[in-house]
Parts: sequence; structure tokens; C-alpha cells
Amino acid sequence: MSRLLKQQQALLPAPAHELAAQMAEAGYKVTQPRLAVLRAAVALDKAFTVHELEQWLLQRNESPGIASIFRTVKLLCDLELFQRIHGLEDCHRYSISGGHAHHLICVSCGALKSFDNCGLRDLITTLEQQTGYHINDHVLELFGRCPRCLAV
Amino acid sequence: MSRLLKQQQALLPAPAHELAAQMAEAGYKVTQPRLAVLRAAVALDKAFTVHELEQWLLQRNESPGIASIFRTVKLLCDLELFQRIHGLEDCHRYSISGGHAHHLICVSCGALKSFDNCGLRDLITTLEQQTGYHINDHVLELFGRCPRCLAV
DNA sequence: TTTATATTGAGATATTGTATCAACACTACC
DNA sequence: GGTAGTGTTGATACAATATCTCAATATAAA
Repeated sequence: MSRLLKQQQALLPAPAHELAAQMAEAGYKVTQPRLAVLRAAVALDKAFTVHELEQWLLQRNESPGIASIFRTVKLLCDLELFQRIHGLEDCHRYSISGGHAHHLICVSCGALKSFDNCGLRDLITTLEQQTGYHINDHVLELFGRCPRCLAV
Repeated sequence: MSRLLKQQQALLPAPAHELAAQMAEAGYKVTQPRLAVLRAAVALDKAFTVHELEQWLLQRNESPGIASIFRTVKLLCDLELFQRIHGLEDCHRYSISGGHAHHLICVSCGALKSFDNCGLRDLITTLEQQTGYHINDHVLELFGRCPRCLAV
């Protein structure tokens, strides 16, 4: 079976392949169900829900049990390869993290841009001085409409 | 019953009283269950969960049905008197909004500071130019430790 | 190949809500 | 003061997201 696995990995689009490699590096096995989730996430190419992953995989008759999809998403979040998206309506979407912390999301189609330079340093310094808090983390998500949806 | 209601309102701490007034202004009845939720939220004085509201009220034997607590929280969110908090671990906390959009939250005790000037205008302008998106909303939450928890 | 460990899938369970609907409580009108 | 209409409540059912349990299976290491 491990030969089959290697064959499939070789056929993966680069991003899923890279994510799988990072999973392996972290000491986790790159199994078929986990690969399937990675492929789905890469293919969807937007902020996705677990349900959307499952639907994508069901259409291709390669869906693992829903528990395994949830487990894989959680594992990838813990490894900081996936990231939870904080939406305006709900917080049940995830994205491939790419090491970036923040997102710009199209409320119309779900298209997503990641960026890391959030320019909050001054605000954080000011707030620390004003409040006496020691700030060490933050959530920042921006919402709007992407060029394609604006053109429609 | 309406005499009793007025008597109790007069005993409220100011913030709950004000929130109740705004509910009334918006055309909603200020009932005992709704007042109870307001009192609990004010008393907790931090980012709270619906479960925490219920516990606070149960301890005082004045808890409405859980459905009414959820309904009241939702109503107050719709009226922008409460606001959902986007936490690092989950997004099931709420705060009294005070019209401000952003929060600084102590991860240790849940203490909460609100502020409105988030200084994101430059970032938003830059991102709009870089991406072609039209940005019209955002979520920003900051996390750290409050002075009291830092002192422990 | 054998052994030990990690992972899976199915189903039960938990958590956070929302929908339904009969009973109740106000309000306005007569 | 009664009555009708509306808003609200509480109990329960239901839904969506997610985790737990545990036997069966897959994988890796010896």
C-alpha cells in the first residue's frame, strides 16, 4: 500500500504535496484520508467549510468518514497549516494558512487573499500604554468584494 | 405586574437600565427574562458565554428558559447592544457592545476593554490598491493579559 | 514477519444554537 | 371591566459543528 501512496503523492499539485511533506516532518503519517482532505482544500481554493470539503470528496467517491475530515482539519490547524477564518456571520470556515495570519475575504464568492503585514504595531503599543495589558496575539479579518464580483 | 416591573427597573444598575431603555426605544418589551439577561451581562463584567449568563442566573433562581436567553442575546446582538467576540479558541462569547467594534481581551480572566479607533484606514487603502477588492468591513480582536493577571 | 503504534470509521455524545407551538401576558379597543 | 390582537415565554424538537469511544485496520520499526 505504501507504494500506492507514493504514486499518488507524486501526482499531487504542488501545494498539497508540500503540506503533506510538512505533516510528515511533524511526525504524522500521510494517509489516504489526510491526503484527500489536503487535495480538497487546495482544489476549493477559497475559505472552505468542513461540509464543503466533504461534498467535494463525496462527488469524487473518495470521502473519508466525516470524523476523519474534522480530525484532519483540526490537526492541520494545530500544525498551523490550516487556519480558522473569523467571518462576519459565523466562524466555521478554514483556509490553507501559508504561515500568514490575516485574510481579505470576498463576502460574495468566498475568494481569499492572505497577508502578513497587518500594520498593527503602533495600535498595539498605544493600547498597551493606555490599558496596562500585555498584548501578544490578535485576530484580523477584512471583508469586501473581489474584483470579479465587483465587475458583475 | 407592570408596577412590579417598574419597581425593579428603578433598582437596576445604570448600564442595564440604559440597555433596557434602548430595547424599549427599538420597540421591544422590557420583560423580566430580558431584564435578567441584561443584569447578568452587566454583572459578569467581561466577555461572557450564554452558559455563563445561565449559571449566574441559576445561582439567583431567576433564570429564564435557555431558549429565552439565546433569543435575548440574539436580539441584543441584532440591536447592536451586544456583540459577538471572535476568540482565539472559539467564537461563543459576547460582550456589551457600547457601540464599539473592537476588543482587547485578557486570555486569563476574560476582562475586556473596548475601543473604536482601530487605525486600519491606511492598511485598508493599501490592500484595496494591491488587490482590487473593495473592503467594507472587518473583524479585529486583540488578546493578552490584563494588569491584574500580569501581577499574579 | 512480528510487534507496537497511529489512524480510521461508525456511532454516540457534546455544544451551540434555531424552530415550533401551545400557554401566557400585555395593549388597545369597545 | 371584558375581549381581541400581538408579542413573549418555556419546553421540546431539531439542526449544525465538532469531539469522544472503541473495535478494526493500516503503517512503521524491529
